[in-house]
Amino acid sequence: MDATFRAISDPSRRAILDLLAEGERSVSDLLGFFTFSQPALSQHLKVLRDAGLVLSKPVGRQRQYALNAEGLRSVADWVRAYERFWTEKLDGLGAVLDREAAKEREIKP
Amino acid sequence: MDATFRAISDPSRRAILDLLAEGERSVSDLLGFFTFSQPALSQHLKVLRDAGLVLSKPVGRQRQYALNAEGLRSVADWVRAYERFWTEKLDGLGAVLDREAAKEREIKP
DNA sequence: TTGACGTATAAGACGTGGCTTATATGGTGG
DNA sequence: CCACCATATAAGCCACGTCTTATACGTCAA
Repeated sequence: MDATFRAISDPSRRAILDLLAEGERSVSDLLGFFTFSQPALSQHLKVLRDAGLVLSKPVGRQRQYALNAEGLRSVADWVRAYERFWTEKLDGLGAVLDREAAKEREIKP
Repeated sequence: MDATFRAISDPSRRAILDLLAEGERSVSDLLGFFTFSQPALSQHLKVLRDAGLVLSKPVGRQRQYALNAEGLRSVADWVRAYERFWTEKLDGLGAVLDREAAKEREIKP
């Protein structure tokens, strides 16, 4: 989960995911959308691979990348806990909330 | 939007938001949940303030912090574009997708 | 008024992230 | 076979992020 949030913190990596949401692409294809260098792109792709957000496979001397949207469930699940605030009036800001959102008292990083 | 994604990339900051989702808290109250120093917490809170994810107000010599969940809409909106993949079979990975997700061809970081 | 409290800010240390150029490695086609 | 292509990896640089200790500043209570 941490790896996922870190992966999507970068705007270029979010853009890569957006592109792959339209369909598989090769590295050189993806490179056409950015101005940074090819190795920079490879590094971004590695972060996304390691976070489980993309899948890659060799196709000849190219490499195809595909989105693994399952990896984004943890993000959606986390942010879903905040949706209730958007449907209620914001004067509930100080209100004591549903126990579903209860967390452990001690958070150890 | 970038500031928001960067703010939530850190697990401690996500934990702060989770705590504030239950209700307003003072800085010293929040500090009780973490092992890092008070100035570290102040820095995290500043990141969250600057990203518009929390609101603060002085209450005597204390400072109350409250969640501003509106700031998380951009995250939810972004990840919502990926929900369609979870309801479909993953054999659609290579499929050409809805034009709603279309982006500009050139992405300038 | 003064000392204590609560918290923001300053400054420093150091690890990390994101970029670069260079190079290694595997695949292709003439 | 060899030159070219595509991309991953290596190594370096430097800005930034996150921590720390020290201190400044505003508020409170005796």
